[in-house]
Amino acid sequence: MHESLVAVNDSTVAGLGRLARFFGFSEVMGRLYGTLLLSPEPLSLDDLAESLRISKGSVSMNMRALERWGMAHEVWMRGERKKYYEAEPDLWQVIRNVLNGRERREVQVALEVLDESVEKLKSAEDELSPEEKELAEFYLERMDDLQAFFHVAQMALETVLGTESSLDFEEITKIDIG
Amino acid sequence: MHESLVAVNDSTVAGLGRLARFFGFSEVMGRLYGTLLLSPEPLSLDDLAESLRISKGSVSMNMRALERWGMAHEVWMRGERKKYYEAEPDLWQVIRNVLNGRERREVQVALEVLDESVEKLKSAEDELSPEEKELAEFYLERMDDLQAFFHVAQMALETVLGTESSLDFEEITKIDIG
DNA sequence: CACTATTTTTAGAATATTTTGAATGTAAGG
DNA sequence: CCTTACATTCAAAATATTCTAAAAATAGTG
Repeated sequence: MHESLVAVNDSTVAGLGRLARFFGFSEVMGRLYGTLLLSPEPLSLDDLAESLRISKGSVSMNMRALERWGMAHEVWMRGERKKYYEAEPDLWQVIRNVLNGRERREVQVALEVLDESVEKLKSAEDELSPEEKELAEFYLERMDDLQAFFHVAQMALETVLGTESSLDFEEITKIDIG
Repeated sequence: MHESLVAVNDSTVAGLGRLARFFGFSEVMGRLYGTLLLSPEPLSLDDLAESLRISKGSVSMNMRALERWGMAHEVWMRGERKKYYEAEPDLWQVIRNVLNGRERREVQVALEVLDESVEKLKSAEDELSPEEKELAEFYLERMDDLQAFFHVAQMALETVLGTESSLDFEEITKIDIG
């Protein structure tokens, strides 16, 4: 294979490995995704293990994770016993899968915890000493800031998630962070 | 201290620890930030070590990291030898610091690498066999997708970074991901 | 300038994560 | 069914990360 093709493959696989790490996935997941993305044909577990020089066990586990996140899909090859995979090529679909399955829940939980905290502070007010009351006031201000923050994050998320494969950035840029 | 205040402090510190992890920082950084955020007074390294039950060495290192990221600031206390810190309370300022110092560079590098890849593939065209040529075509399509993706990411970043402390979400929602 | 309170660095210990290869499980083909 | 070609699981080993406590460095004070 020509040097240029190898070089481009290498840097792309490495770059997607970095990106995966950045998004809190294992580097191997990103590299598997990259390998599949640059393959015109679906690849088997053995193909992938050979290409990335890692054990088949690792490939199996990481491919299953990729599948769960909708980053890769199994492909049936006629007359073949092996499992074959191909990458989900729509990067925005991938992003939406991840945001929907992970960030959304995180933000949801954060907002719930903040609500509870505010509730707790308000209903305990009577039992507090003057100093404690002052601190509770301070806490409430900070809870407010955090709530505002997560609220904007939630709006941004819902906006991205609410778009079809072709997200119009006009939608995103209308959230008031103030 | 009243149970409710302790509970709110605990869950907030834990939550910000989670958030820090999510953003690729150490959990301790997030917990330090949370502790400072919920303290009306600046805290010393010893205060923080005691509050989080971790070694002073760890506090020192992590606080320096927080400072580098503009998530906390040193505060001079008259008549005190110790260093005191307080949290940067503007979460959007924190986000901008991080995006500006990290994501921005990442996206920049990614786009440069992609440019190089496209260049490499185009200039190697003459030397390629017919099969290789076909693969190069395929690679170019994928590079295109990746470029489009990072380009949108770049626009979104620049939009957030270009806002003052009060980001108008209208700005964000105008980027065309198509 | 030496003393002391404090922070920073660091090397090693403790912990957590990832990787691997062998054992086990599963299903297609005969 | 039995065999075989594969995929998956798992426990041990390798690696990476984080934490600590003690040593080194720094800076404020008399």
